[in-house]
Amino acid sequence: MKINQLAQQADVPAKTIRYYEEIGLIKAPQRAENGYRIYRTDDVHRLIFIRRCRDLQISLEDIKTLLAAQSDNSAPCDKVDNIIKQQLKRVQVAREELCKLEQSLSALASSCQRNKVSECGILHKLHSEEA
Amino acid sequence: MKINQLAQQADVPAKTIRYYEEIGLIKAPQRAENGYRIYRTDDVHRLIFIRRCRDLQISLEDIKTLLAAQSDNSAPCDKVDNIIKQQLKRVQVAREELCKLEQSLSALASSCQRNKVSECGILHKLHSEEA
DNA sequence: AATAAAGGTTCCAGCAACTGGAAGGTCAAG
DNA sequence: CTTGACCTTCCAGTTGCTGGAACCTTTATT
Repeated sequence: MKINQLAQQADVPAKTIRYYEEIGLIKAPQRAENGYRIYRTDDVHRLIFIRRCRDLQISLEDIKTLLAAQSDNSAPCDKVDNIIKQQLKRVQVAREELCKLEQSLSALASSCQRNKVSECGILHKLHSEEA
Repeated sequence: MKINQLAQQADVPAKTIRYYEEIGLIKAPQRAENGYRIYRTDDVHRLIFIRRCRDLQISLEDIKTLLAAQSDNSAPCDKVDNIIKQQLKRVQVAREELCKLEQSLSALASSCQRNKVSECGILHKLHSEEA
């Protein structure tokens, strides 16, 4: 299978696949005589796994760890567990941050009644202490 | 006032101030004879404004627009209004995304009962269709 | 006065995770 | 036989900084 087929099946741009290879996230595949990369069905699964992790905004570094954990089947899964828990923490914190942001911004958005910048409540609030 | 004083008063690293100057977000200040940047009280206010906007995760591009709007006092504040509304939208979308992420991750986090990778529910779910 | 520490300056590199584009080789179809 | 799609490599750019080297100036201490 050539790179674009893999790309299509895993729903990951070909460019990104080459990038993943470059940074060592996936191993370099065999090459055809013309130099084209040749992939196996196995690679589709691995790449889909990676895409799912990326959908969950797990960093490439952490994905590397997850992949490594999988290649050693008898290893304890503390690492896997920790990564997911960490991610959950990160996402929770980020969501809380965004909630605060949302409040600030919606307060700002409702504060512009005039139509001249000099009288604009938004800019006034952004300049005042409490914004 | 020298750059580190400005940095302290506005709570923005000196390095970042130079960067803002470089990309044209703030204008180049006067220089002392020794080449040091000399800032005025005015600059403190502008920089605090910028920091507040960054706290709200408004992009430097948009902050540029907000600053430009302010320098033309008689301009209508549609632009300001639009930027804030856009930001609000962006933040709302991002928060919703994070809520979904949080659900997925917390489902994953609770799915590991065994202590071998080969039996790890987390990895199984990440490999299965629905993850 | 000599020297050390603190604070300036410039420029270059790197982070994450790609993405775009140039320049060129290969392959199937009309 | 040429057009167009697909492959290759390599280089550059994105966002918003941040770290560090190499160097100069000012201030404090011995």
